[in-house]
Amino acid sequence: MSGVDVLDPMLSHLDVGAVVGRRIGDIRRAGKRIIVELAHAEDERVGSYLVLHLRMTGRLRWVEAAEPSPGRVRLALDLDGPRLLFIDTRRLGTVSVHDDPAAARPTGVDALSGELDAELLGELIRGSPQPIKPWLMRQDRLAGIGNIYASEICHRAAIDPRRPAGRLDDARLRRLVDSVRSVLREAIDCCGTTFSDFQDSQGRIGSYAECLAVYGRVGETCRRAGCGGHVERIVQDQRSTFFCFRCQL
DNA sequence: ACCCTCCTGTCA
DNA sequence: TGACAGGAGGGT
Repeated sequence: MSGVDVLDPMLSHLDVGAVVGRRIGDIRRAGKRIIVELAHAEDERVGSYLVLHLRMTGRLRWVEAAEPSPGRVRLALDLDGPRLLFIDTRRLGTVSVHDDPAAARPTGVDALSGELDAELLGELIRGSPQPIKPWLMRQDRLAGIGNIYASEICHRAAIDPRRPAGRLDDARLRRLVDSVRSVLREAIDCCGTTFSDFQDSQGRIGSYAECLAVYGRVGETCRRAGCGGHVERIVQDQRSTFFCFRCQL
């Protein structure tokens, strides 16, 4: 990393010295976090971790170094040639540096982890009286699912989002694991869900909005074959939940 | 479970 | 002008 511009005073806590001059190693995702591994030039074995969280409106964008920056750039990382911009209208996104890899990662099991099966999900969920939809958004238990996909997953699994998480039977548990995987997989293949802000680092718009079965579709006929119900909106933990009363039980 | 905060933009 | 928005952290 040849240079770092902290353009937003909200990010002034960032230790630029821990970042500049470091060689970039792996870049990976864990839950909703983007983790950039930084090696020290003097000792490649010692590293630190730059952690980005896009929250609601954050996005990354590759640009040529000479290109004028678009608005709302909060942070610019200069590589040797290209620049990586962190753009974020609502400024709720976060950037931090950690020495400890464990501290860089979310505590919950990644929702797309190969380890996640009905048995593990059952263990994570056991005893929780919390309704399943808000439970799915608990990053400390299962990392990576947000408000859109939590509703979509419950619909695909035909589970009432209000049902207590700890009391799902085996059939529901299996449908839930399958739905977690397939909804997230498809959404990633579609480059995410763009309502207004989101673009990937190449500037591509997500197309999963067209695939949404319930999210934001109040009053529409349920898309499940033969159901005929209608999508309703309720509020759980101050967040909108969309579901079909007819087929989600 | 509820309430609030952070921040900015859009829409009714 | 107020409600709401993809998130998360805090307090009660």
